[in-house]
Amino acid sequence: MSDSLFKALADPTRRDVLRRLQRGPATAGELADEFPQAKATLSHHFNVLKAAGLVRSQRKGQHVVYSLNTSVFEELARMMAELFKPEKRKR
Amino acid sequence: MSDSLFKALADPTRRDVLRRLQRGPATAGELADEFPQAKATLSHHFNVLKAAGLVRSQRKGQHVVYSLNTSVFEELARMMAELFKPEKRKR
DNA sequence: GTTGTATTTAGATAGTTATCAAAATATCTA
DNA sequence: TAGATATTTTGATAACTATCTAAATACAAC
Repeated sequence: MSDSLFKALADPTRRDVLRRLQRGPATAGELADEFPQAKATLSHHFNVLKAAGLVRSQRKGQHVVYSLNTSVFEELARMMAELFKPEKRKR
Repeated sequence: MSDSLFKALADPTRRDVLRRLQRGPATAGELADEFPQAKATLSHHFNVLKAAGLVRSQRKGQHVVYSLNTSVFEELARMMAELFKPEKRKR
């Protein structure tokens, strides 16, 4: 669970998407137009961000609107805090 | 710069190494013994963590002692804060 | 200097990831 | 239903990453 979160944050394009979404929700197409990659590539990134719980999507007619999952702030804070506490976790 | 940081955190073994180092500094060998992977593999991970500024290393005779770079806490906090502020960055 | 221990580097490989173009799916409008 | 637009999925590929073994380097003790 934390793994998908960290992995999602590891790509600079995905971090840019998150920053963009701070300005407000946007459709897949609007988002994709702001990046040099193909739409299909962005769609892939959206999936990764969604799987990590960082964004939400909602279909609105022909469009799919993406928005930040705001509860992720707390989640991330918790994650970071745990990362820098002595190990509990076993793998 | 932030990229190497996020990339470094993306691997679960490296996150475990960081958690282990919270208990205190350890030599490369001591650390490697706590993980199932080969020593060479751990050495690689140490390099990634060092490049990201997350750990420091110091040779002590035959041993190399690794320790957390404590200033990374603030760094990380700043990074996270910036990640969740509207874009400034251009790529 | 040689031997032994600790660590890193080099070379190879399998698995993963980012990417694209093309095909498929979804929805709207006429 | 057909055509247009928006988005995702598929299939392929190149780049990257984690991993290993073996070789190389660093240091200490003899």
